[in-house]
Amino acid sequence: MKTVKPKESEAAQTVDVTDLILNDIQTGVLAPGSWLKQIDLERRYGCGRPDVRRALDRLTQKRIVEHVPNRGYHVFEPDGDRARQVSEIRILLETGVADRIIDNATAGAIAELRRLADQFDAVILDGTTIDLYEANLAFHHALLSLCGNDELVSLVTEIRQRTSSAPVSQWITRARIQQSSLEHYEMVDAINMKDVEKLKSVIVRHIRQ
Amino acid sequence: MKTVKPKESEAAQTVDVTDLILNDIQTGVLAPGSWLKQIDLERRYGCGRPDVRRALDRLTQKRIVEHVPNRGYHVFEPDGDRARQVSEIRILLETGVADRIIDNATAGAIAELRRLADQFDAVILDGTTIDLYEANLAFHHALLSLCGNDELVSLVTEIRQRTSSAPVSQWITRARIQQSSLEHYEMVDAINMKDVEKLKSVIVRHIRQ
DNA sequence: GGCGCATAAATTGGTGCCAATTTTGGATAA
DNA sequence: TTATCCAAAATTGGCACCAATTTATGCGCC
Repeated sequence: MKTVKPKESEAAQTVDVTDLILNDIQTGVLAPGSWLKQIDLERRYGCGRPDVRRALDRLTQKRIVEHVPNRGYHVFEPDGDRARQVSEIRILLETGVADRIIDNATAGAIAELRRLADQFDAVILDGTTIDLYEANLAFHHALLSLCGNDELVSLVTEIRQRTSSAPVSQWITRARIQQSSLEHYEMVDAINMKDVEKLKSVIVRHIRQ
Repeated sequence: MKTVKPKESEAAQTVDVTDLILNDIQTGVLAPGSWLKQIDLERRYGCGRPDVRRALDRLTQKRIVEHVPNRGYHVFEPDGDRARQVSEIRILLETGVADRIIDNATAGAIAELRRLADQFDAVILDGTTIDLYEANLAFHHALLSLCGNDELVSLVTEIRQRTSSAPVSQWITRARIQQSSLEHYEMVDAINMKDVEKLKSVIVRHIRQ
């Protein structure tokens, strides 16, 4: 293992170690099932022991890693049932605020959504898996933010992190990715036409994949 | 401040310090806005410094306390807007699974719910605020568990903790408590009659208070 | 008498060290 | 050759100490 950010070893740590580890888990760098040794993380992210412990504890609380006393922490194996349950939760929440999203969508907001949809579409061709992941996140975050319920937005953001630990296994085919992109545009169109039911159905399709 | 559980100072710590602090916050023992000094918590709960730090960090993640660098941790002030947003989330989730609750409700499950509703009703007369809080939690947990989505149950349990930090301010009047109890029975009846819409409307009323 | 400043107390937050437990490696015996 | 047991290395997890920052106290000055 090599240090990820050697240049920032001295700089003021503006970004939490937790997010760094989380990112590496979700991009597959730290494989599901693998053990996270404190020494390794310490060296890899150039931080102290307490930082590593705090990060591992936080990830345990988020149920992204599992803690076995006196053994250590290891990345959770992807659980199909759990992923489906989280999807159901997302469907309930996101379709539940579909009407409010449409109500609050100004022309500017719609334009911004279309821009983000374009951005996602652009990185399909030349972009890493991480780029795709981030662009997708950005679109959905902007979409959901229109509902006006900040708590709901942060909640969905949080539970999304719980299951997409293996994006590779989810987005295996390029066809699926392009389908996702199309659905993004469908959502924007539905909002533009103020068609609540249409928006809901697209959201359900999109989350269920 | 005195030690809460002196008898268990030597025993194997089966319950997390985090839950102890959380309980004291939600029952109003640790008032909103008050500063949580590490040395006090350490003595009060009879645990070491690392335990206190972990607990405070976890509560910060749950956004129940706020952390000010180099100043300490203090209990979040109750936020009306946020409470309303969390209520909206609960409404979306709990009404969203109302049909599944009814589908999965066996005769035994209904009997159990009625027993828990009775229990809540019983502690209205002779019971502390904590007893009420716990009985209410037990009923709603049992009710929600019928939906079959464990993730959703734990999620709702989690977000409930975020806002009910001042139960005193919520359940000021005894009339309101008795109204809650009545609504519990209404829910059980609606489940018994397999009336989804009735159940949904009661849930909405119950959460919105 | 009230305000400002310097000093002292208190609290947080980090670092390092050491005990407890587990895993690994190897030697011995069946 | 394979299974078992013992010892050594490695890892986790807690404890105690110390630096940095903030808050309280008291003195002097206006």
